[in-house]
Amino acid sequence: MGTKERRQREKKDQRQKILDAALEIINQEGFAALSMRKLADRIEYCPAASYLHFDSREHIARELSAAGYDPLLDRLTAAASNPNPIERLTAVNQSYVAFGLEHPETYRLIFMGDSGYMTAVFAEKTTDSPADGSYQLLLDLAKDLKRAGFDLGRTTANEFAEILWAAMHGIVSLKLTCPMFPASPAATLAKVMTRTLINGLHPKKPAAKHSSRGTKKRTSKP
Amino acid sequence: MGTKERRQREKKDQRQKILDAALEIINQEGFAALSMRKLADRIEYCPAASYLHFDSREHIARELSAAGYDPLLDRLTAAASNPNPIERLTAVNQSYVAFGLEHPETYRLIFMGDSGYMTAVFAEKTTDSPADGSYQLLLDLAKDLKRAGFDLGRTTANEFAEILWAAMHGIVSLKLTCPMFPASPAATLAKVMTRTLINGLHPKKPAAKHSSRGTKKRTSKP
DNA sequence: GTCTATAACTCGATAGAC
DNA sequence: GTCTATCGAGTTATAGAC
Repeated sequence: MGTKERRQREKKDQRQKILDAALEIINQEGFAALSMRKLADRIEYCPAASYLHFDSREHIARELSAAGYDPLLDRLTAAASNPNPIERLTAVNQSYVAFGLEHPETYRLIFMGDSGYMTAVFAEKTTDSPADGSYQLLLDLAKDLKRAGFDLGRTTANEFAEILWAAMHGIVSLKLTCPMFPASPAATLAKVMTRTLINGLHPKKPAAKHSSRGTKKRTSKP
Repeated sequence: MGTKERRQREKKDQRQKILDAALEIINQEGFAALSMRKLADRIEYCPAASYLHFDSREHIARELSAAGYDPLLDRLTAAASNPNPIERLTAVNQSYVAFGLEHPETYRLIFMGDSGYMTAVFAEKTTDSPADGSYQLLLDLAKDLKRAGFDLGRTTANEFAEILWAAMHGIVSLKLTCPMFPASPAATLAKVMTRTLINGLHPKKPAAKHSSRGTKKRTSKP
């Protein structure tokens, strides 16, 4: 009596096959080139077959977009092992930029799409989503910097995490749109940007207050 | 014998009419909605009429994109009157972000388009183009900061101008793609970003000259 | 020279035969 | 469940009437 289960598994496989083929097309020819017909050709089914698994082309794109966050989070998480917040931030930023340049079509789909896939992802899932996970990673970094004695000044941890993301996104998206404008390599820009932003945070003053507590040495810094 | 001139003028008018209508459609419905049919409808001509003035839809988009740089440069120039480089940078950055949010479709067309309009604009014109003008404005700012006694450290003026652009572009493009992710308003992010980047530059030390050189304590900073 | 009509193609999505 | 046939609408581009 395993026919039902087999059918279900086959259906799931089929669905995944569609997603794989769609991602392949997108990576090879860009999102605009993704058509139901081309998709059908690639998986050797008729054009209508995909509609059995997805309501529309948009739904396929949406799912691919959501799935794209996972490898990004993996990449950032792998880079976030260093306990030193400065070094960790540098590594995370480099990884973010590298990911974007290595997977341009995925990045475009997620973060530069016209339709609000990103909006949907950030709105639907309140927590524990890879999208939110990546943000939390930055937020934790901001908080750790604060704990390590860096003064955010009037800037909140949330704001700092947001400008970090915006800054890296700016580098990646500018490079993807126009490879030649920012003449410097993306990795260089990421490094300079990170360094400058970190420099923008000042170690808390030795607190002339009641004690000399907090005479952080901070000899090695960026 | 002014017929020739009249015809020429009419042709130019027609061309401009097409561009105006195209920009209107883009601003109202987005770039994706710009079709030759819709364009023809709007100017009350047949779909093929536009091909007399432009080789293809792409060429229309390219021209609109190039034209979009002008108002941006105007806006930035207007904000760059303050001789104080810090205040000028703050004003320029705010203006850049404001422009992007006020003209989302123009901004998308120029800086977030799939096709390399931006590449074309930056490549074709070597100098004196509005695109280059905007960059020069930022570059001048970087140099003025240096002149005013701010230490760029290992960062070149070009790199600094580039990360400025990337940072502001990141804020605008992120906001345009997903209005809700960076929870903070764009203007706030621009302010925080600018402040932090400026903080990342330190006023040159009072120049202890050749005397105590070498005893770099580097107490304050990174 | 300028515009109309239309060709020749693509697309997403659906209805219905098998 | 799968595929054929097709709809309706979109696109660029050309051939030819005015």
